Amino acid sequence: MSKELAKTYDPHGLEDRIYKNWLDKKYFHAEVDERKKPFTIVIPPPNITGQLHMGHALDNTMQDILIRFKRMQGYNALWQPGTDHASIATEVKIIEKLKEEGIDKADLGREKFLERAWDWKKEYGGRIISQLKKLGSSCDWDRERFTMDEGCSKAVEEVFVKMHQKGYIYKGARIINWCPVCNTSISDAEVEYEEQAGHFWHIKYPIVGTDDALIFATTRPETMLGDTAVAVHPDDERYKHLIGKTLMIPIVGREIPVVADEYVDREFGTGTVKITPAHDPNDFEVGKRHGLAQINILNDDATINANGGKFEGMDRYEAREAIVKELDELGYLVKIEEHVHNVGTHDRCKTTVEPMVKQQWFVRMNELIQPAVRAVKNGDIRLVPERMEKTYFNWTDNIRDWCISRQLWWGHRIPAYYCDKCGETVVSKGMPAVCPKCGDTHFTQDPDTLDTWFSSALWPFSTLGWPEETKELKYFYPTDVLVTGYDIIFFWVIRMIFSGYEQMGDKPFKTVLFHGLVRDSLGRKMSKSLGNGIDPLEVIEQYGADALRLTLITGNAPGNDMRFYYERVENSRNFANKVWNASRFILMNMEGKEIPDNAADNLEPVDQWIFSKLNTLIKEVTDNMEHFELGIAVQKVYDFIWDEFCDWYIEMVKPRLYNSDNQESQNAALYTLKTVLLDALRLLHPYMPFITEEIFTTMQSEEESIMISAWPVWQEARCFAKEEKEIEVMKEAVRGIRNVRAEMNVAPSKKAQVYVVSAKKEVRDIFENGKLFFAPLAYASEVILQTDKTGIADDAVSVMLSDAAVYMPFAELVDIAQEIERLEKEEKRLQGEIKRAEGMLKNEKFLAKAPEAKVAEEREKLAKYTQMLEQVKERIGQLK
RNA sequence: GGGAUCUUAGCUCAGCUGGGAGAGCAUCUGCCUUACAAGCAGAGGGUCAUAGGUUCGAGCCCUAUAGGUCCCACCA
Repeated sequence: MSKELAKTYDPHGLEDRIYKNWLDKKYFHAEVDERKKPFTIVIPPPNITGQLHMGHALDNTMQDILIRFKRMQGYNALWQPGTDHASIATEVKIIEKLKEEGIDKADLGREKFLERAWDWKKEYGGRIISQLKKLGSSCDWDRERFTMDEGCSKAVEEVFVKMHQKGYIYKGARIINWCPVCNTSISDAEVEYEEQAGHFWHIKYPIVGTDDALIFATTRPETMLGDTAVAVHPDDERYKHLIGKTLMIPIVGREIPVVADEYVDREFGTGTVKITPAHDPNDFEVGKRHGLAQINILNDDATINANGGKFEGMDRYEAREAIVKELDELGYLVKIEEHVHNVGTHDRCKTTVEPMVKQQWFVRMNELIQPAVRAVKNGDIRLVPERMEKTYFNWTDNIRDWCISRQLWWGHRIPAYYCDKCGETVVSKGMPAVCPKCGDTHFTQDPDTLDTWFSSALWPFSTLGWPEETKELKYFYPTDVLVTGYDIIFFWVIRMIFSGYEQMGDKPFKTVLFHGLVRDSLGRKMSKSLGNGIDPLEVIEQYGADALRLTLITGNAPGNDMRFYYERVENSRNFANKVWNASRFILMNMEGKEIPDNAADNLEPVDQWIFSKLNTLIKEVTDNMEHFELGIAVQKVYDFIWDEFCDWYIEMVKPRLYNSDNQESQNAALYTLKTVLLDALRLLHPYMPFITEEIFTTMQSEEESIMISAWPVWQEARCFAKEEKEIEVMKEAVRGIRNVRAEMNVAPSKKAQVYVVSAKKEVRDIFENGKLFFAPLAYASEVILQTDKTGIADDAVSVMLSDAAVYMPFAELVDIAQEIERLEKEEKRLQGEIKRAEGMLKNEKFLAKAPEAKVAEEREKLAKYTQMLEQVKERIGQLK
């Protein structure tokens, strides 16, 4: 068997080759299997317009880690993939493209437009999928879905009709947010508030029948065209006498009443508020309470309509200027103040949204949201990190009805039909046959489509076949974990939860694992306009997907933002190289050798030590991963492989590998190297799937892939507490010796005799047993074990351990004064340690209240340091 | 206005349920030691924002303060 790894680690080619093999072998595919426990994750469907960015890379790496981990643990792991049609985003893209060709959307017509959209989807919709594959994502691609495919569309229709029947969906004229650029209504969640410097215009309206006027302040004077009242607080002594009086709107000439409403804040501004029910959500409510008329003054493109009289046709900002100018000229403008206020903008296009009263479809939320609130409260659904619950409840406690209709073409068309004859509204699956009211048979479907999030809310069950009662649905639902960014908790997470309870009668997932944003190295959001985005595909190209994945997971806690540094990717790549070379070393040494079955029977203390370490690692890493502490888990694997395994164990067994005289010892070493490495690779595999697979398959032929091999488990047989402790003593000695030599500038080439002095036989035995590796690590020309200091040169340099001392006669090199100084430093340190331990142990409360183990630990330390101090003191005395 | 969160080594961040402060990068000193210079060995560097409190014991829990970041609300 002469399998080999390439001389240097190079992810190029390797990753694509391995991924293709996984696909060919169908490892990602999951079928319903009642004998196995399912573990399911549904992917947050990326937009078909999207390109893979760092957020995707992080999100999908986390999902892949969890799914690979569970798959190896023996679960029937399904990672359900798919894409989202992204109504506005896609529609905007297509309009842009049409524009380039000189085509106007309206001229093209709905059907032709949709044809173009589907063409576009065919051409670009798969791009993000192939990018996810580059990352190593082990999604079940045979089950790939799309929010507008037949099944998902059917689910949308089903839900709409059902919820309409139950009264959860209704149509009504309500105040909504209108984007004049995208030409559609949007939901509250899509409005982003932005602080802007504006003005506070103080304006007066004459009181009819008097020479007086009422002064108020506004940030949007143009809306006076739609004013139907001015409100004051009912208890405001300043204005009480005016309640019920009539005002005259200058320029417009309309008479409006002064109404009393508690909504008015007496402390703010003038304590009076102009009321424009058609263009302000609060005014809308006031208007309803007082039966005020709603006068819509805006066209869909935010120009003034016919209700604006002579201002008709002007843009909203033009009209503002014109009106202010005219008010000023007529003497109705009292003053202008500078005023900073928040302006609602559309999150996609950043246009200032315009509140308008329009006929739209809504989802009534009050009742629907209740099961979603309970689920998180009683722990049926867990949010990780827990603090996300605050954000969650903040939204559910202040829930408002959800505007779901959009004046767009790309999306699920609303299944509402209007009778051509009598106008009756019929909501049904498919075009109705007869009008229930007038019996006519001709209908026109509502032109609007649904909010993109309406279909994504159904994603956890629509992808599994709902509304059909598929076996997948029964088996894989509810799913286990949802991994997503905290930024879409309102858009998506909450809506999936209430949809799951409403449609399925059960939660859509058990846990939501949130991650933060990936920022640039200066902590800024990566964005197109800043041009500071780092393309994950470029990073993969340069360093490999494994390095990128490790970088994104290391040193990051759930829900926290992180900064992206190339230095960190380099470090990850270096780690990959380390793993690669260690494996190459082991393979080289295994070359042409068969490890006999009984090799495990002849383990030496060092072998037992590393097995014991590995055992602990397995337990801890598994535990961390079960608790979604991915960053902590991988850090432990990293430390184990680099520090313990490479820097210590491999160095300690080298002499055995190079010495063929003792076959038994060599075989035990080879067995340990291979077994520990393979287990460590398994633990690392979810994080770095490609390199671990390459090494795994090269190293042994019994199993065909690491991704379907079993996750390591803690074993009683691998517990070697005694040996673990013993080897740590030797490491202590080696570290001490290296330290002293470095401090004294002893050249590495200069070997010295190393005396290990201990009165205890078992200590001498450890060193005797480990002489073979201890000597080279300690730069020893010879290791001499003694019970006392007989025959050791007086000026030998010493390292004090507990129960042992190490002496190195350097002859001409040693400066006695310097050596005394060094020992005195050590003496001081030990005295400090002893003082600390004694302090604790003298404290009766500590003895009474601290756990026994802790007290015992401190006693042990005290004994150890006391002994070391004695040796150091004695040595100083001797040298002096 | 409400809420969340952060403040730990020069930089970026870990530190899981309270029990002697860690990593990567950077800096300094030795090493091309037959897996790896993308490496090895060693070193320096922290009043864990500040002030109180709880506790035998606090980076971790509680309170207050200061500064930063974010979310929600929106007073016209």
